Amino acid sequence: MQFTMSKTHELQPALTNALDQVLELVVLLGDDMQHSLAGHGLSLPRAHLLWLVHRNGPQTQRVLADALKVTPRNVTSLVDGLVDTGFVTRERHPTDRRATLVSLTDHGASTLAAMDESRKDLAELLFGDLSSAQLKAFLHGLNHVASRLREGLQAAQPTER
Amino acid sequence: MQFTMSKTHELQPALTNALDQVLELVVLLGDDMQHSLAGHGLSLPRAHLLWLVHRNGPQTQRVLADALKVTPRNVTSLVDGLVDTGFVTRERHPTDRRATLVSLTDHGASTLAAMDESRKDLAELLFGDLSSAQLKAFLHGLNHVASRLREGLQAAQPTER
DNA sequence: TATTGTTATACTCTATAACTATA
DNA sequence: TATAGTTATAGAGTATAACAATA
Repeated sequence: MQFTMSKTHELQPALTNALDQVLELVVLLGDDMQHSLAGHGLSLPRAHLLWLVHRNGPQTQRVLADALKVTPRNVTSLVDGLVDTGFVTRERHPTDRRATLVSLTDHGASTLAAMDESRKDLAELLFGDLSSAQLKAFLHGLNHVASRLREGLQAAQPTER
Repeated sequence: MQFTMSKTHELQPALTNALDQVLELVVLLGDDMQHSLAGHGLSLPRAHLLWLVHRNGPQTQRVLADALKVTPRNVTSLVDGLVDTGFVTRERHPTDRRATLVSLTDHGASTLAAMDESRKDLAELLFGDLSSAQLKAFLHGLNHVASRLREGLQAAQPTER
């Protein structure tokens, strides 16, 4: 039987190495997304907004600002860009004349459909030839890490509102 | 015995769901890094440059531009900001009078040391209570995904130079 | 001639503050 | 009085193009 030592110190190099590998994946995925979106004429912030309109239907800029956690002024700029490039339109709100509803154009909808196909292809490429058991083990680790991270962020940013 | 169906279609929802979980982790880690860096008065681009100087020692802006894959003009801006906030200095190149060497200040070095400690703490938080087998399985999946992603990016960006 | 880093200019994303129109 | 979205202004990060000093 071997004597015990605090795992904290003993295995630290393996843990920081694991973190480095996760961070490398973050960089790779970021590059991939940016490259893929650029092919559609979109940036990450604009795609994020577009995706919200896709998921939740026509909605006001105020709602989008809250969901994106940016200022209303920022949403004005993003929507301006998406209108100029033909992805969305501003429509009158049926009851509130202060508000505008951001809606998808046909081009916006078809772009999102194409992006959804790309997402499926990417998932197939990344996970397609992992065995069911391997995938399950990977997702277990992933969920563990994500949970811990959420706790850490929550602790750092006390009681948001 | 059940009849077989193409895994591609049968398990697609599980795969895209896995991708979504990875993407969520990317977002969480990005938020965590940005928050942590802000506490030191740094942004992601500036921290990246700082880390290169930490790892490779004093180096020219040209070398930094290549490593960061941004334009030399951009490096001028980043270094300006890091000089103003006291993380680095511009020194004369010993033999090439066109070039400047970017070097860490004491403040820059001590900040990097603190960030390194934070990185260890984060690794401990994220992976510390995974069993050795769980960690191994997670890293296996991670490496698999990263490899596939590198292949995909390489295919998308043909023969860089 | 080629290279290093800069000035000049511009675009995107982000923020705050003040303002208009409406609720 | 409060809310939705805008104009006005500013700063960081990114890019190209033209230029100065040096190799």
